[in-house]
Amino acid sequence: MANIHDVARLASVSIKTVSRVINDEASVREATREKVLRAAKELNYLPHRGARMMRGRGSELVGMITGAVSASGVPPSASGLSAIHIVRGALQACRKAGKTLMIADAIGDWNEVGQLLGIFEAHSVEGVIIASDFHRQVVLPLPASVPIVLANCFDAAGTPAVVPDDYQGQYSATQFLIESGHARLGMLGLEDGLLASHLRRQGFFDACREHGLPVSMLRFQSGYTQEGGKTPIGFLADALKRIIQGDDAPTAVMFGNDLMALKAVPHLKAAGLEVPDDLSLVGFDNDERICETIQPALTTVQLPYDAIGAIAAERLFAMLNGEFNESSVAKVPCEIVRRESTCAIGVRTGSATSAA
Amino acid sequence: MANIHDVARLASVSIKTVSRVINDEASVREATREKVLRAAKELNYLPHRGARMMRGRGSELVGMITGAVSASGVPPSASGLSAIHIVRGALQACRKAGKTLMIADAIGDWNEVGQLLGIFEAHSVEGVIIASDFHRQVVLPLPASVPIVLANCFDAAGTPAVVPDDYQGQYSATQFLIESGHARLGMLGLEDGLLASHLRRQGFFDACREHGLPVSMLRFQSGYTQEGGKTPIGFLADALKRIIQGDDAPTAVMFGNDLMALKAVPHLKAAGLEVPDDLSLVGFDNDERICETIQPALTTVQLPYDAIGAIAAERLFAMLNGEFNESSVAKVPCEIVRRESTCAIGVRTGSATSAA
DNA sequence: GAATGGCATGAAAACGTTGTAATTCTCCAA
DNA sequence: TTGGAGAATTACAACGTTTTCATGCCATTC
Repeated sequence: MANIHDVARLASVSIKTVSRVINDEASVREATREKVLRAAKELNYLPHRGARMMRGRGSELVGMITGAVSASGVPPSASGLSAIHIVRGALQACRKAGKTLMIADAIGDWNEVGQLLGIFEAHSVEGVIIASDFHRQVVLPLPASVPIVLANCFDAAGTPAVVPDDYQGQYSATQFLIESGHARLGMLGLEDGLLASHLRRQGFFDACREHGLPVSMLRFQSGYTQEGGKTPIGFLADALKRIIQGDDAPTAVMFGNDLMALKAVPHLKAAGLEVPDDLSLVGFDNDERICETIQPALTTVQLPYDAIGAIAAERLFAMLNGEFNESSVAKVPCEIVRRESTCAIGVRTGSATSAA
Repeated sequence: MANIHDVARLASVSIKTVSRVINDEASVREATREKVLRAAKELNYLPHRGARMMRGRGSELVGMITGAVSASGVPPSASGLSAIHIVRGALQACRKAGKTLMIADAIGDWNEVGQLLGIFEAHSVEGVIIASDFHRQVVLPLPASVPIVLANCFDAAGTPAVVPDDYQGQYSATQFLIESGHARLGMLGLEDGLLASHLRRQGFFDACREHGLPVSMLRFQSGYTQEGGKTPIGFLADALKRIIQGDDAPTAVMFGNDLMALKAVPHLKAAGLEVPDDLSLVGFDNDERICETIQPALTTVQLPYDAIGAIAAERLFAMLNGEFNESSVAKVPCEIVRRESTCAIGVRTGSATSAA
């Protein structure tokens, strides 16, 4: 392949002038510019990335580490699905910015992160996005010598991070139900110990309080646990029963994820409850395959994984440009995806199809 | 970051000796070797890729293009899920081989592929893996100047490719059922037009014939279609009805994917059929969340996406080493994941839990 | 004991680019 | 005509590695 010297020779200029033209630097006469461009085109010249990297110029390369989940803290069932959306979002932002994404997977071992950072560094990446499979706090293997942005996780050291606003998501869902006339709400949350679990419960409670619903009327169950990867159907059934039985049974129930809602439906049917006429249902995650499978289709809260990936990348670029150096955590709001499993209180849909 | 000079200084040797040790060349005394390695480790030394590339060495970079789905041909519902597994498989193989993976997404536009190849090329990738979201034939934008391996797709030009063996997958599933004593089988396949659909039907029919089951006894329905992304429940219900009604109703039914099985279960229940005692069920895809949600848990056929990614990468490496240059299509077998939705004929499990 | 050869090591060049600083060119004002 | 300022251009060093070739050392051979 042709190199810069060949181009310079053909254009009868110095290599530096060629470099100037290629890099769009100032102080090149238009005639010279064209001469060089013509020569470059004729020789099919492409700057050698290796040589460029050596001079410390931007490599246009961004690294991304996925699957960095430490042993402590069980990932939710949707593990892996989040990663692909975060990657896609980042990919799109990279594309816009003319960057290329290098990717590596830590395969669940947080200790790998340090090594992967080294590899990326050797490739002269401009920065690295570290994505977690679920919302959590992490500890980085310090010190990193490249700019880092955390996606779907954050640390205590103030590394720039982008996370979903689980609190707001549940708050909004609750508010949506309350504004639809529901005054008795139930919630079957994720297992305790997860950060998302905590934040969402808080969002649920706060929304109730701030809308004048006494917390004593709430039915909140959590601790939905996975045992060895298997789903303990019995546990879910029991928790659900506690939520929906009694005189002042809720008119709407929210779930920790869509899958829980899917599993709950047969139990609700068995209890003689019509959705949404007797009971409105709200899921979490917006897993379309599941939401559309449930009859009637499940209203849910969407975790903004694509946006998290995109914003993390954009934030990294901003840092690289020195535009944005605050070490803060950006919270990306969750949106509510309305389908047919919710209705306003007092309104009978009459469209409930019992077949699922 | 430390460079080779730092290591040489710390180890009190010349940079050339360091280079020899790092590159595992001959003629280095063991004592010297260790001295250098210790110094390298202490300084956390990693050879600078740019500098290496400049000396003509391989870049250790592999490119991967995902989401390259042309407008013609609707992707199956599980779109995207395949990509992440293929990427993971490739990632793992790359890790083993000391390569780093660069990734780009064509966002459903096959025309993007040419441009992305150009970007990768500028980064001096050694080769590129092009992955499709589903099993299909493609046409590459020729000519590519880097070695290419296709994953989950293939072309007419004989580009090396790695695809799932849909035929064998369905054949094996059918054989498994027949060997369990089932003599009347039904199948609700994917929509017509998809390559996978065709291959699986062939596998189903062939297995039946070769095991002496008359094709006339078969109940095969296909054409399960998505309309604007929504699932036509009615269509599935009708097709299912055609399969399971009548005197010689099948004792086992296979589905085009796990989701179809999930949707079918309520209908089967409504028809008074117990799974697996009255009817064995086999899905496709091994989407664990869905398979474990169905009660009893769904036996299914697993598409070997991880293996496809890994084998595609390994094949690329082999090509780079000049070891393996046949332009052939490698078929990766599908495995059957046995759960509780299947049983041998004449055996009553008595464990059917009707709550799902 | 000197010549030979093989092994271990080192010095310096080379790769293709960009940064720095120096040089030349251009044009206008004195 | 001559400065002189600023734009355009150039020469050369530097980046971190590998490659080539040279050298020192030791054991073997004559």
